[in-house]
Amino acid sequence: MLGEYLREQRERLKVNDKSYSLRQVAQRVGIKPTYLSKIEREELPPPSEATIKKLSQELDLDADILLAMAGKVSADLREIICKRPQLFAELIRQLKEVPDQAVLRVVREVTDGNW
Amino acid sequence: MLGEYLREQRERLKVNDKSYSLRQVAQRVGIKPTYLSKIEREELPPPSEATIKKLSQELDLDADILLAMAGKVSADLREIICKRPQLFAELIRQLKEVPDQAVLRVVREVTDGNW
DNA sequence: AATAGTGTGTAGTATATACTACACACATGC
DNA sequence: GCATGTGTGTAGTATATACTACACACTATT
Repeated sequence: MLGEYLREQRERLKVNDKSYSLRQVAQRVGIKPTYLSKIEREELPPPSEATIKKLSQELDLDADILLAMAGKVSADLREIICKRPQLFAELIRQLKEVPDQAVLRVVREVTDGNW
Repeated sequence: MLGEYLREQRERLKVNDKSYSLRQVAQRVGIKPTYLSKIEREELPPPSEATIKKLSQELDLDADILLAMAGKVSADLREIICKRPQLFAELIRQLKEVPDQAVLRVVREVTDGNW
């Protein structure tokens, strides 16, 4: 899933900009081309959180989505949850089956500062 | 933090029940006494999620709290987040600075099925 | 036809994670 | 006073994580 998604996006960008070759992207991201090749073809498991974040920047993709495809949760979110574990555990489990729109309404209520 | 907390709770339970010795608890949890000893004294980093969950059951503690002390987020929560990463990422980041009471109100609104 | 650039196959490595094994000293109960 | 139970110190191990190194074939460029 993640690998395919990365490759698709990279090839898309490559059409208009030759600098999105596997080798050049790998270099800019700070990994070896062989490794990126394996990641894209899903021959190896997804890379570390740090590498995924660099890839998201490089390929203009959402880091949270990429991390999710790798089954990971961003360190900053983990930290927020770990500071109030019971509170967030309850909240997240409650929202498991709640449709996106309803959750978004909740988000906005909070954003609008009703508290 | 986690180790000390586990030891305190175990010793508390041991007062009324000799079967809460380090050795016996370790055996029931499925790890070796030496390992539990090191965990409690924080000589080694926290154990795996699976072991933490068994300890939480054995010592009647909240798993989410123990996991948080280990800097981890429960696999079931991770799964929920990873299914809708952008949605939950936004929600959690929004709620970072929101006081407990306001978050709880939100939880209850949802629980009450306003959607 | 030589050079540079593309991606890939096979193999190996460093570090972290999650523990176990064995031996010891101290205390407690019978 | 000897067995049994308590926790601990030192050392070692298996598996997973996160990569690298090197060599190769193919394509495009000059």
